[in-house]
Amino acid sequence: MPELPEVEVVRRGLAAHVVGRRISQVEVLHPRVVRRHDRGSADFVGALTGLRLTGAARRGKFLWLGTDREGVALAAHLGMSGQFRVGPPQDPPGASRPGVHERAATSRPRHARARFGLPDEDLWFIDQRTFGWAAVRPLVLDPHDVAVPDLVLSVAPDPTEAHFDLGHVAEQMRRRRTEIKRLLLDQCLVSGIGNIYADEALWHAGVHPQRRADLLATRSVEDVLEAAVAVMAASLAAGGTSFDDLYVHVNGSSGYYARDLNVYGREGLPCPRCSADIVRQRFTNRSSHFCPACQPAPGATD
DNA sequence: AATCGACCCTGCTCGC
DNA sequence: TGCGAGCAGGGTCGAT
Repeated sequence: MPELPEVEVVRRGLAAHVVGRRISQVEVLHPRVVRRHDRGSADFVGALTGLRLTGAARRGKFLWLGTDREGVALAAHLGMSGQFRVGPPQDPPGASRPGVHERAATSRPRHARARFGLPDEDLWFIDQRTFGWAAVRPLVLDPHDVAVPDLVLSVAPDPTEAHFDLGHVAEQMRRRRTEIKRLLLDQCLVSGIGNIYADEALWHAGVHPQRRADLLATRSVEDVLEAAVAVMAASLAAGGTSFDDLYVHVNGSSGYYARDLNVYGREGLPCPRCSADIVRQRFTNRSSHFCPACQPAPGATD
């Protein structure tokens, strides 16, 4: 669900609402949420209780909160439907929006998977589809000497990072004999891009999602990456993309970028550039959206 | 090593 | 009204 801009909105929310606070209580409400924590729910609770949160960081779609215990972070990924929400302890988030986030009889938000008790409010991890997770992980130095959770070592820098090298990423992509869209979604090459922004970037650059990267000009691959950077920056400026209440800011508000999408979710509607009908095509259990006129399919010659 | 499909979940919408 | 199929913004794993 959330891609880089949406996760960055969440990171900023966490920085504003929970950094500086001490965790007084931790409750794991669904065992699956801690599956990337090495030693189970009880250890997760024990490892976090009493720690003070010192910072909120992000690489691509991976989030982490630094702690006052040297070299230890609370790492998290939102998966397809994860949310962090803050609210008063006795009045969980969603309580004031009946019908949107129904409260269970136990007075916690629907799909709540973990609760972190802070001095003046609760931080909830809410996740309908349970693809998201939270884990206490050691911080290690990456090749650029940035401290990241060990699980994030395999994740490439995202375009908002100082050492992100677009030309280098383009060169790596051009060495791969696979579809450009698949590479855009490969978090080991460049992180933060998901299905929405991949489709939007390819449309902006006029490149068909099934074109093989090794058969594209370096310039075309760079065009696609530059478009991805621009689209995500524009989305972030608009507060992120949101179609529904599955993606929201830590305070429950949502972004407005959906109105600016050109192809994603617009099957059968006219291409904003040439008016041809937008096509949706199955792509590894997902969909690709593109304009068949602006983004010509790879032909027999390429 | 690189590539690709299957799989992990819940809930909603659509067509029959 | 009921029910199955298909779909959803994610990553990971194993087989080739």
